[in-house]
Amino acid sequence: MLEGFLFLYKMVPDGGRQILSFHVPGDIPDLQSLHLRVMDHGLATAIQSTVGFIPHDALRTLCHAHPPLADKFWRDTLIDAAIFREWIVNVGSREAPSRIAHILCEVFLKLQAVGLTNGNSFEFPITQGEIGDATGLSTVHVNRSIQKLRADKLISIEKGRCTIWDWERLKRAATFDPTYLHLKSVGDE
Amino acid sequence: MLEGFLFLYKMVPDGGRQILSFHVPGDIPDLQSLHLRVMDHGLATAIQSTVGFIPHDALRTLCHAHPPLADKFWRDTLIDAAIFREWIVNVGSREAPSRIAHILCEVFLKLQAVGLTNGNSFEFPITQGEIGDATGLSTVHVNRSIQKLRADKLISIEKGRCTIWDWERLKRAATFDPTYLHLKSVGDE
DNA sequence: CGATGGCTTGAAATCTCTCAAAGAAAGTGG
DNA sequence: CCACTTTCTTTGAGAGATTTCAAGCCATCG
Repeated sequence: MLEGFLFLYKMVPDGGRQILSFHVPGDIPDLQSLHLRVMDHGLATAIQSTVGFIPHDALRTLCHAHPPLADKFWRDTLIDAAIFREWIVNVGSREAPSRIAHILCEVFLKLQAVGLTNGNSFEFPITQGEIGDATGLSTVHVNRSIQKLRADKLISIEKGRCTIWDWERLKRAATFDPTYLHLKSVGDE
Repeated sequence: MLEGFLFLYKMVPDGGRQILSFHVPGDIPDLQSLHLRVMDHGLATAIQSTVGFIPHDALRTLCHAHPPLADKFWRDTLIDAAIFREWIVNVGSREAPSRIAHILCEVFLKLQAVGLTNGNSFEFPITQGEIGDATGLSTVHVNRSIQKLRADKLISIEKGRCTIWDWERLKRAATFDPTYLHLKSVGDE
């Protein structure tokens, strides 16, 4: 993925949609299906985005030829899995405002890691309905929870851009621990 | 993992515990941390279990020497990730009885795949409190939801054993689609 | 300018949780 | 094998969180 904003999702038979992860430039979300026959989820763009395609066969051949490179890609999929795990915690164990705050913390750090933040603000072109699909909340409740975060002077969201006014308190409100993002990976194997 | 019943979990600062996945004999849950420096979750036994240990270094060396084997292990971690994704859907988008039903469907198929079911019943040594931690529900509500599933003649749970009385209706109640388990993998690469 | 999609608000209905207590089952030590 | 302790299951009832329904507002786009 080169540019824009993507997300993975699954439809639920009852008509709902569950968003499973957000992706920013530098991510390779499709790696999750490299060794699986069928894709069990969908991948959508939140805004106009630019992506590159690498045929699975070519990538598998490349990995066979260069095992250390394979490890790097493998590691990438393991980090995605760690993020999925944290999302289980998010929708399973946090109350509404914390769930939203947690997602904002995560997206902020992911964007910061690729230099796409602007000080304490970043592009966040996600509608409240989509936040609801990501957090397992109704749009109405998302709206009220965001108002709460705004009233607490933690963040503001307007015109597809989110600004973080108090990072420390936002982290605390989200019970956010960045360990699961495994970001300090420069030089890691 | 050779014998017993394991689960992955994460503690939440507020004192709660979120269970992230259940594991049965044949699984290799620790593969998730093969290429990560720090383990961001815990692994616990639900009952007395037998496990084997393979040093990460040895496994990485083995994978470098045999890329097709590495693919198999990699695939295993991707399936775990697919299960994590389905769990996000479970806690995020299903109502209480469906969440529990969904977990029962999953465990049943995983056990069946390794020949550990007995007809339509299987060992399920998980307390209602643990089911609550896995589904993001309180113990009390788990209890009432199980009673509902029982009253509907879908399942029964007693003495650490679960019996499925109506698989089709249970699947429907859980909106369970086994695709994400990627079980028909015999011979798959 | 009308139409669309997203945001906001109010109020009632529903789900789920917490608290509190009692009954049932399982494990421990004598 | 029994008494005791602990853990697990079950029940009731009130409190709290979240959803649904319904409507109005606002910005954007053709």
